[in-house]
Amino acid sequence: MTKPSSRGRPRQYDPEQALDAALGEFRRRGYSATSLDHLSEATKMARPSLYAAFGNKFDIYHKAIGQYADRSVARRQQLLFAEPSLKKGIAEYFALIVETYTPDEDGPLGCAILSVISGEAAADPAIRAELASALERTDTRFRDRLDIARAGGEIATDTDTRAVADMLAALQHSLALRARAGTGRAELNRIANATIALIFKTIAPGTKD
Amino acid sequence: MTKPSSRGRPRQYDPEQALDAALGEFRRRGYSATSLDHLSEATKMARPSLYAAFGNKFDIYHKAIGQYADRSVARRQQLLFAEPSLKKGIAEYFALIVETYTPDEDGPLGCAILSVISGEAAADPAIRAELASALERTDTRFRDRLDIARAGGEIATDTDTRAVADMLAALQHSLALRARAGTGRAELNRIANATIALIFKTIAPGTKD
DNA sequence: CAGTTTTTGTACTACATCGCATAAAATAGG
DNA sequence: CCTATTTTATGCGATGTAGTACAAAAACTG
Repeated sequence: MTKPSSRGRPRQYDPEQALDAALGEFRRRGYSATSLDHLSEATKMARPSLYAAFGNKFDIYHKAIGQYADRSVARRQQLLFAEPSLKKGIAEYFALIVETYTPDEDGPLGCAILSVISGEAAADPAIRAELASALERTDTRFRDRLDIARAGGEIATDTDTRAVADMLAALQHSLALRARAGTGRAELNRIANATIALIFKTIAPGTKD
Repeated sequence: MTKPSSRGRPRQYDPEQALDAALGEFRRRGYSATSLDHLSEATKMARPSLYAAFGNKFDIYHKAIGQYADRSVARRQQLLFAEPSLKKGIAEYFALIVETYTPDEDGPLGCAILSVISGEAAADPAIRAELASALERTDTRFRDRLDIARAGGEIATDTDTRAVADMLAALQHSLALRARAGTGRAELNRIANATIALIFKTIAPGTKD
């Protein structure tokens, strides 16, 4: 697919750029509401080229969010684990989340996965699997980070890391939904910071309960 | 629309039942993926009858979730405010939420509003308004209930009710999304209970910080 | 330069979908 | 029994959509 075959007519499109454009359409219109004509126009590729390059609509979406995951998501994850302080790491993580979910002008975007395919998840098993997979990745990410913090004594030793991870995931899900509803960056940051503050009140290491 | 005109051919459908059937289609398929033919088949009404009775697709959806709000949502709200104990009220509220979001057999449903129109909210201002309105109703509901509890001394007087309300809303958003991804009733209840427990740890009246 | 390979662009088929026009059916009133 | 009124049922036209067939175009290879 992306093999740089030296023979034949050179492709006039950049696969990565095309997938970015496709993801933009999905984020703006939603999954079902995005037609192959929309994708064709956005990528400046004719429909046959789209099929040849990526496959059908689901394949395109799948590959687009795959690339999205390899970039934005991996960057967030790295941020979360690279920062030694859990509190700082989480704060930075969610600051980046809010930035990713709220564009400057193009209108409300939300999350390219959570906000886009929720509607179709019930009917289409492949899409549901995609959504479930994204949810599980987020859960695991938070839990792993919390386990590290607990092992390092940064949070209380009796912390239920799974429950706290669920709350952090819920915050992310809520931010995605609110961004989709048009809530602005300032308000999203307020919600994120207030929630994080409350959570850390609960898991502070000194607090005996 | 629902005026019982005594003249003319009697209608063979029950408007409430038809809207219920329509909402079922939307919940299963998502908004964009649901066509008027689907709705026509589910309601057993011919398309012209659908138009005459409810209007276009958005009107049908709007009226369907209006009826849904008048029933399920109002029932949840009543439950939350009728129960004197905040903790019990919230527990019962979310137990009902989980029950509503997870069907027995028909596959994952999620929330008729949050899970269904998130995808289309970015592109369609009317749908975005619908989503924003639903979010705000939930926020206000939780905040009002928390304010009552704070006034009654049930939770700490310095509680940031807005922040706690945001967390409860986030829990609801997260449950809707997870239900949509296929998470079962037991796991959703576990998440809800664990999160509620953590939140109440934070707002307990005795806790000095 | 001729042949091969890959991409591109046009066109086509088949079908879904929306919204409405129009006639038939079913009831109440006179 | 006839008329007015309202709902139902059939069907039409225009457009959107998915997926593919086919030939032209543009590069490399020998």
